[in-house]
Amino acid sequence: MNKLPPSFYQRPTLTVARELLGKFFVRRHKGTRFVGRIVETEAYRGKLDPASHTYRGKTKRNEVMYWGGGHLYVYFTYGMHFCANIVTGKEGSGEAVLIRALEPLEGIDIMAKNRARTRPKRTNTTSARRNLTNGPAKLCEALLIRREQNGISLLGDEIYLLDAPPLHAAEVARSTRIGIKNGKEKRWRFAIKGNRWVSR
DNA sequence: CCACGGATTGGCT
DNA sequence: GCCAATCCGTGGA
Repeated sequence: MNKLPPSFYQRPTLTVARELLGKFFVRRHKGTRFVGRIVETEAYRGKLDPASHTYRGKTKRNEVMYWGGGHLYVYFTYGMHFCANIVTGKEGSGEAVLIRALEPLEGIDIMAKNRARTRPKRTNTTSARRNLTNGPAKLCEALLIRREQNGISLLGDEIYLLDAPPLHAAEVARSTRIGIKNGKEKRWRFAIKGNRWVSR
């Protein structure tokens, strides 16, 4: 399997959000390789999207969203959580896709350790795996994604995505986004239908 | 099962 | 000063 190329990311954000489903998210940290299959995403579309961090233009916080497709945008919220986004589109467009949930595949025991608050006694059961990466801040905690990873290139070796066969249209569920105040009506959330690791 | 509220920092109005 | 692209524990049905 190959790393996704810049041409994958540098396309319209809704297209990328939908096509990211099923791809493999890889995070390497000190000899551990974490792998998860992307099962839920949300598109944030810049100045035409009142829910987007870039709706009101460039700031120090959101500048990575303007760097163009193929970067990682990590933001801090609620005073304690990090969330990870895949920057999309051309340089200057200010768009990104939030990774909302992963199906954990590799590095599961360490993910469980990183998610110390839950502390499941067993990590090799599906029920124990379930709360590791089924939310945007949970997956960042499990995969050790924080401020330092903001702005890194997805063409490098620290965090990257591996290609996978495209899903059939019938396997994809489309709905409104979660947890936002503005732009609620826009159906810019994508998930793999019936997948157990989707946040809800 | 569902609804609700507290946690806790930093960005921006 | 207000409040957020969230999570978790609690309490009741």
